[in-house]
This record gives sequence, C-alpha cells and structure tokens, in this order.
Amino acid sequence: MYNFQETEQKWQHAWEEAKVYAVDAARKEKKPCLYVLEMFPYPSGRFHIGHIRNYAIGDAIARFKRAQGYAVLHPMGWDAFGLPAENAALERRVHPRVWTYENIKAMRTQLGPLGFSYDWSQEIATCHPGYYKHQQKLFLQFLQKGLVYREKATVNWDPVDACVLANEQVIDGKGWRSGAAVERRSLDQWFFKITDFSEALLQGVEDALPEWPEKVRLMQKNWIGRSQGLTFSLRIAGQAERLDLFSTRPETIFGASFIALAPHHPLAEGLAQTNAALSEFIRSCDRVSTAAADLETMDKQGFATGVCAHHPFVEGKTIPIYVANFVLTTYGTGAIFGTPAHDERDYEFAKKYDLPILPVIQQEGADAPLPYTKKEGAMVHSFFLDGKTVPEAFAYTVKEAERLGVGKAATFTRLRDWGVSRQRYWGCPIPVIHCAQCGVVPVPEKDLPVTLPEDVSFDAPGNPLELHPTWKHTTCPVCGQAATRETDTLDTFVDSSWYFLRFCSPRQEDGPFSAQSVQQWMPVGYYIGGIEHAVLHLLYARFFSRALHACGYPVPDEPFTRLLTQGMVCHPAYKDASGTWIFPEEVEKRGNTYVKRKDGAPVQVYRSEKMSKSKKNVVDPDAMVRTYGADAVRLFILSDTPIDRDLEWSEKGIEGSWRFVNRVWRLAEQVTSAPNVFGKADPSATEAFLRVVHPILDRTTTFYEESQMNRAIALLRELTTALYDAVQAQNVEATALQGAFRIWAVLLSPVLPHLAEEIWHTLGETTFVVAAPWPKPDPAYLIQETVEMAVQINGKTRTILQVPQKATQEEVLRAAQEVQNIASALKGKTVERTIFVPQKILNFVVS
RNA sequence: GCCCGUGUGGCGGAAUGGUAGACGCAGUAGACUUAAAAUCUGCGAACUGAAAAGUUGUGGGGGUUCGAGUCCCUCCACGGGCACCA
Repeated sequence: MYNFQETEQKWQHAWEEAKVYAVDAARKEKKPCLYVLEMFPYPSGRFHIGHIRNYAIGDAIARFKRAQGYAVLHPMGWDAFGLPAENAALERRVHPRVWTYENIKAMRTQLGPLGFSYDWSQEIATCHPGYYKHQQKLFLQFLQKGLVYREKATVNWDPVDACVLANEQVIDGKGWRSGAAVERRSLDQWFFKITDFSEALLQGVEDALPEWPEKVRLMQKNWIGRSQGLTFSLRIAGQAERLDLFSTRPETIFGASFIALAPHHPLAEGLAQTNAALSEFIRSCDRVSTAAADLETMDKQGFATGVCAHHPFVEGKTIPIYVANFVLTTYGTGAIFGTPAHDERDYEFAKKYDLPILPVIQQEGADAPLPYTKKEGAMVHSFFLDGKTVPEAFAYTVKEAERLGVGKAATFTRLRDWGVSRQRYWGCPIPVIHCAQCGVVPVPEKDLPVTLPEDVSFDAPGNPLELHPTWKHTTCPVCGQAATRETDTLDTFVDSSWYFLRFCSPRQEDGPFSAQSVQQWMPVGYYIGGIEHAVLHLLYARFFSRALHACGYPVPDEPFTRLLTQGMVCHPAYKDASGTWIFPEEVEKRGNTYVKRKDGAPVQVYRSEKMSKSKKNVVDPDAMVRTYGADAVRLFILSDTPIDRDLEWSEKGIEGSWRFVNRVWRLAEQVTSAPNVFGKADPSATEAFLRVVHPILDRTTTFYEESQMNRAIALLRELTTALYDAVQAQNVEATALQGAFRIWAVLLSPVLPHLAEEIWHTLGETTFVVAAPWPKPDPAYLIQETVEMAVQINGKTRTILQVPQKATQEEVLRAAQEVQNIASALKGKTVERTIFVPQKILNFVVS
C-alpha cells in the first residue's frame, strides 16, 4: 500500500528547501504575474474543512497557473482582530493578543502537512502594529480627503452590561450574557463615505466585472439599490414646515390613505415633545435590535399623530400622518405615503388601522386580488392620470409635481455610509484625539501607531479602552492641553479591505504598500472565498480601492478580476438518547440504523447541514490528513462537487479518493519496476491510444482553466484507466507511452501534488513537477473520424448511428432509413420535414 | 419581511436548446484467495417484456419549440445574506 506519510513529507521538505514557491524568485524570471488569493482566515484556533476546501481550490489554481508559466503570488495571513478574542478573554481569562497569536501558531502548524504552495515569507497578521499603523495612516488620509466623518448612529445597547452589542450578541431581542432587553441607543460614530462611490460601485458591477458570478453582481447591485422616484414636498396642516416624502411609485398618490414617519423623523420627535403617548410609542420602537431582519419581521405598528398633510394634487384633501416602526430613518427622507391597494405592507397597515383601500390601477380582464403590486394596467380614480399606463403615469406625475412645485424627481440608494466605530478593545485604534479646545485632532504621523494598551481588564462591563485608567489620557497635539484619545476601534472589515494590497509588499516600512509591487500583482487574478462574503466584504474592498485611488495611490478600481465563491461543507448531525449532540466519529452505521460506536445505543440522525461547532457535525481535517494523506483529502474535496455548491462530506467518499490515490500509485510503481511494459509497438494501437490521451489533455486543460475541478478529475480518472489498459496491452510505442505518463503526472499535479511529484521523478525528471510546463495537445489526435448521431422521430430518440464525421444529410438519411425500427415507425406516415444538425441529430417530423 | 441561490438514479454529480444520468460512491454478480480484505472484470433510472423493443422520467403545474434538465410564467421545498460574526 502507498506510504503517503513518507512521500508527502519527503516532497514537502524538498519544496521548502528549494523554495519552489518563493515569489520573489519567480518574479525575477520575468514571467507574467498572477495573484491567486484565498480569503484570509480568522484565527479561531483550528481550521475546519471549509477552510481546507477554500485552500485546496486556490492551491490547485495556483499550481495550474505556475505550470502555465506564470509567476504566482499565493500568500497566507490572518484576519486577526475581532470579537471572539475578547470572548476568550472573558471566558478563559487569557489576553486577546496571547490567544490570537497562539491560535495563529497552531493553525500555521495545521497547514503544514497539507502541502499548500504558500510563500510563507509573505505572511501578515492584521493585529500586528506593523500592519495597523499603515491602516491608521490611511484612516487619517481618508479623513483629510473628506471620506471619513462623525455622526450619531443607533447601536444595540445592553442596559445591564452597559455595552454595545453586535447583532450576533442579540438573541430574541435580549443581550446574550445579561438577558436584558436590548435598547437602541444613539452614539457618535465614525463613518466612511461609501455613498460617495455608489454610482461608481454600481457602474463597476455592471461593466467592469465580467468574470464575477452573475449572482454576486446582482446581489451587489441590489445592495446598492439605486431607485428612481419622486420626493413630494407636502404642506402640513397648521404648520409652516413642509414634509418630504420619497416614493418610487408616485403615480399611486391618488390611492394614498396615510403617511408614515420613521420614529426618529424630526417631525415625529417634534410632535412627541407635546404628546406623551407618542413619545412612549417612539421609545417602544427603540426596544428592538438594529438588525434589518428583526425590523422587518416584527409586528407592524403605527401611531396616529392626529396631524395631517395636504394632498399634493387635490385641493382640500388631507392625508393622516402616522409614526410607524417599520419606516427607516436611513432610507429616502424617512417618511413615506402608503397606498394600501398596491403595496403589501401598506395593505397590512391599512387593514390593521382601518384605513381606506382605494385601487388606482385597473388590471385588464379579471379582478386581481388586492394588494395588486404589478405595474400593468390602466390608472383609475386618479384625475389627470386616468387611462394612462403605469409608466406613463409615473412620468406624468413627476412632470406635474415639478410644474406645481410640490415635488422633485429624486434618486436614492439603499446603500448607507459604512459605520466603522466599534466600542471594543481588540481592534485597530482610531488615531484621533478629542480636545476641548481644538475638537477632533488627528494623531500626528510621527506618533503612529497608536497601539493598544497591554494591561487591560475585561472584568468591568463596557469598553476596556474607555475604562483603562491611563490609556486615553493624552495631550492635544495642536494646543498641548489635556485631551482624550478616541476609544473606538475600527470594524474588522476595514482590516480586510486592503490586506490584499499589503500582501504585495508585506515588509514595506514606509507606506502601506509599494507602488511597484502593487502595479506588478494587482488586481487579484483569482479571489476565492465563501459566498457569505458576496456583499459586505467585497463591496467594502471595492470601495477601499476607489478611496485609496482618490488619495493618490496607484490602486486599480476593481481589486478582484475573477471571483470564485465556494459553497459550504455539510454533514449530518447526530444526537444521542440524552439529547446531546455527538461527533460523527462517535457514530457508526449498523444495518439501517445509526448507533453509538462505544455502546451501540441508538442515535438520532438529523439532516445534513453546514458544519458547526454547536451541532458537533464537524470533521477534523487533521485526522483526515493523518489517515488518508493530503492528496486524498484534496482529491475528495475537489472531485465531486462543483466549487460553488455545498459539499456533502462523506466518509465513503474520502475512502474512494484514497483508493484512487492508491490506484495512481500502483500504476506509477509498474512504470519503474517493470521496464518491459513498453512492449512490442503496434502503430494502430499507439494511434488509438493517443486519440484517447490528447482529447483528455485538451479537455482537462479547459476544465482547469474554467475552475471546474470536478470535471477535470473525472477525466483524470479516465486517463488513468487508459494508461492501465495501455500498460496491460503492451502494444503502445514506448515514447508515446512515456509521453503520456509525463502528461499524466503534470495533469495530476494541481490536485495530487505530492504523488505527482513522486511520479515525475520516477520518470527520471530532476526538476520539480510544479515547475514543469503544462503540456499541449497534438491537434492531429483531436479530430474524431466518426461520430455518433441520434436519429429521432418527433424529437424522440429511436436509434444511434455511427457515421463519418463529415456525413451529409443524404448519407445519414439513407443509413437511418435502413434501421429497422426507424423504417417500421415511418411506415404509413408522411414525413413533413426532417431536421438535420451535422454531427448531432436527424429528426423526422411526422404527422 | 426583502435580496440571491439550489432542486437530475439509493448518493455526489455530468449534459454550447439536440443521445439525460459522463466520472465516482454505495450496491450487485463474477475472477483471484483456504477465507476475508485489497485488486481486477461485468451489470445497473423506473415500469412492461423471454427478447427485440416500448412507456414514463431532471421538485409540482402550465407555456414556447421539430426537439426543453437547459428558455418563459407560476407554485413548492431547502440554503445563504440582510449593514456590529468573520
């Protein structure tokens, strides 16, 4: 049996010794440059299979591209700031820094036996001052450019623990530790002006990212969410001010039966000053988390203010104003009008508060049930709009509103500015100082980095930086008076918005990255990571590139040319009789039931889902590598499931991969141990053999090129079988067979790098297979002489004919009519026409 | 609730609108073996049939087309994201 430990270790050492992945060396050879990057991990302590999948994909691509002659930058690093380190500090009384660096060390060790082709000299960690000092400088440059500002924003506030909660820490509206009902609280926060780039980001998604998955582009587009509409400006009965309402359906204004304000709309807050009940209602709206999903699924509630606004077009008509918990302050003008007949939410609201429901769009033919939300039909009950189509009515409403001065065409985006303030310890300090005299003062460059204090306590609730006895106290760099440091740290998404630039020149001291290396490597050719990052991380990174560009850095607008999004790794979950989750390795299948390996007690099986610690449906990558080797694990991960789909982890599957690895090894053994396998040459057998090998080479190359690893691997299995057959038949010319073995080794190398290396050297090569050029198919062997054609009657396949590749319609027709069941099926029928697609089908259309 | 996906044999999956099920897993029969494992060879959608062959089949329903897994409409189920998890 194949001794994978020995082979894999041998080549891992050899690669390391020869520094085969050293990027600087490759770069010096003046090869074309390519940047292959997997989303860098959070150092949680252990890798799970999902990470390994991510890296196996990236590594196969990196190796394939190296063989194609590229200098490949393939780095690894750590997204090292974040909440879990603080949780560890709370739970285990370990310093976040110590915990993080220990995790990094453990995880780096974990990767060793997998043999990934990283150049570890490029490693970075975002929690290192050498990284975040540059980030602080970038923050200050953004500030100077006007891309950063400070404003009030709502956060989840835990009144018992006196701290801000992440959405994740809010469970059913309660703080995860204290269990206290969460409140919304308004705090001064730092923002990045991502909305300055809404238009550019949208344009980029539409025009500049042809190699991104369509679904991700669509998600980004919807996230930016540009919508065109009209802002009505209405007179409020008995008040001097006007009320602005944004709507994307202004043509439905004649069906409006209420106006709804966001709870913190200035008008609502103004009215609340003299209305205790309203004030209480607004407070009650604050007792929800800030998560959009919570806001939109909560019970829709409104409060009638008793105030009305004048209809923009109908003299003397007024519309009642409500304050409603589902209206967002952050979108449009924070105030809407509701047309219950044509909007689901408005309909629900009108039913609840007994408001009129007046249809203003008449659907042709049958009466559609209300609410009718489509834009087809003619306007009714709408004065000057009557009879118009919806799009016509939209345009006319805008025109009329502008003519009468009651409204203006407007475009809003759903995208909001990016709030980057976090009231936490384990993050990059925001390098500003608050001075009573001078206001917000940037920390001078010579004083960067602002580092985190080491002696920090997590005993008291709240932000440890805020509570630290001395850290925040400093003097104002401008006036020299006593002043305080900003105690907020930056969102970790900021760290991950430019790390790919730092990777280009990770040891650069003056400046975040060198212009030369960025020009050489950027944009990232292949960016590979989980689909869960389809919106936020990728949008922030795209924003950051543009912001850096605006600050004068030579950074491309679009940082990632090609994006590959991988699905999750899933496994069934198991519970024992006592109702606790148990690990898959504790479970055994006996017959048709699942039992505990230890005592045979029955086990409840749950549907396969994303691996998670809480359900214990996880598989330890280390154990898998120990049992089957890195090559088999990689093969299994890549072999069946396309990379963008969820992967079902199965014990049987990995065993199957292990068997294939052995099959490959046995064939390699035969190549050396029995030189006489290259027996008497038979020219026609040799030719037939090459007509199998070269098309496989051609198609495999295409599949690798398209990152369809599962299909490439299916062909590798076919090639392996073809080689076995040739060796057994002993009739293929020696040089042809030798050549095929070389092709085989190189084709295997992106997936089974260790074994491929072994085969390569077995074949007498002295260089590394990772440096071998990718073979090219010989076109002479790609042409098929005969093809199979389907003969159909009315589109149903009746027989399959073997015909010459260039067969004409007449020839195929004649051949087809000689086939018995075709002839009998056509007997007594008239052929109305025949459809002939060369090399594909012949279809008789009969009546 | 909103946005985006996914759905094909017992299972993972393959299929530029043109032979549905490549390749593999599990199964099964045979070879080798004292035996088992490993390995090798064969068979495999369902139904009818001795066979030839036929009928039905890509989540459900409808449509476009000579021809639909693929395109359109609609419904269902499951998954991801929703701005402080990373």
